[in-house]
Amino acid sequence: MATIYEVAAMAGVSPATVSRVFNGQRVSPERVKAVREAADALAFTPNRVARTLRRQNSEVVALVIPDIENPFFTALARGVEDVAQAAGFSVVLCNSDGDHAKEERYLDISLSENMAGVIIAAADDHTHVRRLLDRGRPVVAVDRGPADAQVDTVRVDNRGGGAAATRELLARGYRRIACITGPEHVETAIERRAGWAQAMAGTDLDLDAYSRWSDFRVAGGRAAMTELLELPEPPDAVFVANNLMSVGALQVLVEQRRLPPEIGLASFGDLPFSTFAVTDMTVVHLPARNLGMTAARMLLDRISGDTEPVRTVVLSNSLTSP
Amino acid sequence: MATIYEVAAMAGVSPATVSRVFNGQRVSPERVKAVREAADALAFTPNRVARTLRRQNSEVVALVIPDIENPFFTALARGVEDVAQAAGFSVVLCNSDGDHAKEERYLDISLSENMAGVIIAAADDHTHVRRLLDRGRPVVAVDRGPADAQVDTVRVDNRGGGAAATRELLARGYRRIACITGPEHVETAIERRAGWAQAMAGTDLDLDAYSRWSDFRVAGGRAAMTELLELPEPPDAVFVANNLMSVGALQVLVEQRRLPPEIGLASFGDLPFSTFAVTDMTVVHLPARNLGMTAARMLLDRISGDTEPVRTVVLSNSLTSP
DNA sequence: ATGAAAGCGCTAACAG
DNA sequence: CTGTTAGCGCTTTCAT
Repeated sequence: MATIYEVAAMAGVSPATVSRVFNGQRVSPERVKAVREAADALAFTPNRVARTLRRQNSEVVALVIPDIENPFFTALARGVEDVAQAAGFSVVLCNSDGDHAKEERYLDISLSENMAGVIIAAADDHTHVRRLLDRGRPVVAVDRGPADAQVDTVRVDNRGGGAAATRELLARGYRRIACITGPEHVETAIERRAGWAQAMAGTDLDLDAYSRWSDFRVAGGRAAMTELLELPEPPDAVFVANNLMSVGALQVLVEQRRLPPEIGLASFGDLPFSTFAVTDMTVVHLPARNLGMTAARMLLDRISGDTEPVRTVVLSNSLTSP
Repeated sequence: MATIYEVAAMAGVSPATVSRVFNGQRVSPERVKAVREAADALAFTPNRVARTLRRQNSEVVALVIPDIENPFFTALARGVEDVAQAAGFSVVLCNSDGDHAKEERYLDISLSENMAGVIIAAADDHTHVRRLLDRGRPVVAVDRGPADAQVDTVRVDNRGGGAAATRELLARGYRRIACITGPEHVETAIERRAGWAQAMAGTDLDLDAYSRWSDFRVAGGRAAMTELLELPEPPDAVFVANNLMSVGALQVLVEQRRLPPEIGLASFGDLPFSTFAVTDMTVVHLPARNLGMTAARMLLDRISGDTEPVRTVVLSNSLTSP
């Protein structure tokens, strides 16, 4: 790996001039030419590690997500990537797997690698981003906000969406509407369930008996759906709080030949890669990619010195129903 | 951000001792204690940038994939991650989007960030990994091998799988078996198609008329399937060379109400997140996660100094059929 | 516009 | 076992 010293020697200039050429500062045309030629000849690539050490910040942002195998998060990641790339930033994607320890490890790394900022969909509401903020590293929470801190946030209306989907099931005549939601300490799981509970408040359904905390994954959706169908008085419909659990729930309904509309189904989030359109299904569509793009823009603003007060952006989600 | 100098001052030792404590070298118990206490008090985190600059290599590996929204690659990524994490390495995931320029940019970054190594599913067979290898950075190709270089590779038997799936369709009585494959310069697309062609060689089908080069994505599968069904003599079956295009093809078959077995379907790769099991479908199952784990192990071996000759590992894939 | 020189924070000889 | 010291490669004053 050639260094700026070698390039400088070959071009007959000082290292500082080489640095200036590569950073777009004023250098006389003939020297620029000499430097570029020498750099090409030596296949010189600036060493980003040295640059980062010197400048105290890199042009890399971290995106921490809880489940890289969930298409919702990969679409969100695409949104982040597209915006960041266009601004000359690279994105490193970190999969926390919903695990606190892994998440913390990645946050540590983002600090000790001097990354420019972090976009995080927190593993749960115990996530601490204070350490980053205190050291002046911009952080944007996306999809879910960590409870602990005042931090820029981009999310959808979870409670409203959950309530709307549930009301739609009610309007279609279902009465014993169950709820399958995510982990107990995840904001989206709590809020979406709260929306369901709010919509069901007028009825006499035993909310605890007809709701399940699960894991936002296919297997969890399967298990919860199976359990609910085994109740003495099974639900006649179910509100499922994310895309993957809806896949699991639907698998069970297919296997038991109790497809919608026999059992009503409302999903918070689109079914990924669906082939057979489930006609009698209510869906809250989420702007996954747009969440990512918006979060990235906010982060880039902060990185370039924006010091406005903390803000929360709530993107709207649309509902479709048969 | 505290530095080792501040920790050293507070603990009453030299910076070297602090470094030694954090790198597990021999230091007397009392000094270890003093250093740890000072470090805690100052919330000291070692600066990885400085460490990397000094050591000339980091404990980060890059994983470059062509489509982060394809569940096959995210499963592969999980495999890489699990193995790498266990060995104390972090993985940064880079999405090349099948785009040469982006891919090259990430490879440059991996070099200039002094990353320990790279695992790459190449955008296409023009990808150059020589530059990395020449500079002593280990590289492992996964899923697809760049044509240019002698490089460790982990893949499946694409041609064999394609041939087996096609033969299975033949055995089930289909005759005009079409093929939908990926981009023309991608090894997996070429080889899977070659397997199909090999199996069809004994028949009198016009192979060019009944095959389509596409893009390994849902939309491409849809378009190709639609086109094929509009032929004067439409195929009675189709071999689809990846999971996402199979989703697209199946969507078209569902919409046109010509589901298997009316039109035979064989897919190279499982349908992601399927709810309705397509009963009359032939599937070549791929060990996505295992590909990632194997590639990661090979890379870690190389990083720790393994200098054996270049090797290729071919993982087996299994076929299921009604 | 250009060069000299001082670090960014850490690690690895080398001495002791 | 411990401290001193010289860089890793780059950027950025400060002079010129």
